[in-house]
Amino acid sequence: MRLSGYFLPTMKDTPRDAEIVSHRLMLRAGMIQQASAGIYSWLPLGLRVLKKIEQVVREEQDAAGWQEVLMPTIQSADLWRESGRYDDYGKEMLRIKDRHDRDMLFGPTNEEVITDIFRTHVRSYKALPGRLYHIQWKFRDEVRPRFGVMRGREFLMKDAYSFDLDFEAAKRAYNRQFVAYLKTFDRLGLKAIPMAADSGPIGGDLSHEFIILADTGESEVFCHKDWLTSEAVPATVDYDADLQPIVDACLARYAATDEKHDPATCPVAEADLVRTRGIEVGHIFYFGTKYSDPLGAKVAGPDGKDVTVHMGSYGVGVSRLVGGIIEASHDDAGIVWPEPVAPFKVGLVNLKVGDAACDSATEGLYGKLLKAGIEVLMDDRDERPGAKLAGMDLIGLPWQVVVGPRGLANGIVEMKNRKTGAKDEMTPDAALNRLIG
RNA sequence: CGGGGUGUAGCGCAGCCUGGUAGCGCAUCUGCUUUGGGAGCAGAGGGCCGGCGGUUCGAAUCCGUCCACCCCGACCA
Repeated sequence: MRLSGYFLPTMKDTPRDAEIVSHRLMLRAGMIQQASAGIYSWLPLGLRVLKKIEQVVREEQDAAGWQEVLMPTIQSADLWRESGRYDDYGKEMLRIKDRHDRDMLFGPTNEEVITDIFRTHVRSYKALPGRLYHIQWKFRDEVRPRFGVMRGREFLMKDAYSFDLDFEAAKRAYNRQFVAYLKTFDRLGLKAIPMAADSGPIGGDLSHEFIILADTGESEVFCHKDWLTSEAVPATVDYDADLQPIVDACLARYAATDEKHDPATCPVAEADLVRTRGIEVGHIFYFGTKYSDPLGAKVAGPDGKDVTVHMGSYGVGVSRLVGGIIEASHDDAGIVWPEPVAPFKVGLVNLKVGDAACDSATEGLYGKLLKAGIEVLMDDRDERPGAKLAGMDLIGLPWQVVVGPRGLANGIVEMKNRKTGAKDEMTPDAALNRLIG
């Protein structure tokens, strides 16, 4: 992509309303624009990141054995009356009337709709397990939206659902998602720690929040220091095998949110305990027959008798992750994208547009990178070198290749690693090999 | 939903107390000079001063009312 023709409205100044760092950087880097409180437009750069995250989440859901569907944003109130939640949900639910004066709502979640799909089509235990997910925009009319996309009213969420004959089978589904989440967040370049969560009125211990660590996180968390250094994610997973050992090994290492942490009973010695802050990016839970019961989602069991199915739901805040990743990965100059979610892999900077040597060297690299399938953003604008370099740091692409007249006179370009700041001088071909190889 | 705050050019702000017809920096456009970390000089364009109503000869400024947005808290992916 040529920056000269790319819609990237970056800002040197920070908009007044943005307080936290990810929000500031997303605005400054031209990723989003606020439309109203807690509602944002996604501009090209931001949308690229959102799509990358979405795709990683999708691939890992597919790998874990789920199938993608797409449910509507606008739902009928009738289903919610059936589950009993229409009156319970409160003002967070955006209620709408259509032209016939029928009660509709902008879905804050999809248990009712998915259960309706399931109950309509699945009648036999032989069709189990049911494993469906979708990635769709939700709306929750938060009293107080804040933190940019991390706590917007409109947000993109992956929510998966499982339907099983009994608790044991439901737990296997739960474990699949648990492991899929470990892999998903690992691929996104994040350290996400599963922590026991409040399972609400259902009870039981099958509810975990996945929390990424960031100094600016919304809540206080405690964990064993081993979490900071070691990897808990297996390279390859056989989802049809027994996943309980993986889950158990993960949960054996202490981690708890502020609410759950009790210094009196904490099994970790003070010296080994890390106290930090975190951002919730995923939440999985088993809720038994909470929705299948009122909605009548039953299947015939092997003995011919109807069984109400056991359900679980598994959410990932896709749009929230964009902000969360920035909170966890930035510096004073701007964003530092983990490579798997970076909007482009390489920022190619022509420091002196109009200089024949610079132009031809930059264009040559650009063409070869494109041909090799590398995502590259080339700054071909006639701007000051300082503005270009600062802009590149701001948008945080993992690699910068800087082509300037000074280096070019000696046959070299500069390659900078955004994360480490390390700069290496090398020939254009060597840079190419490093990026393609 | 309680408490606090802010709405003036694309962005950041001053002006408001003490009414007299709108200003600064950045950005944008033109020209020249510059060119390795957000350049310099000269010039230009861009505003129903959040909306409505009132007071006044005259309102960005005073009064009333509505709206929007932000921050702290309680609540949540």
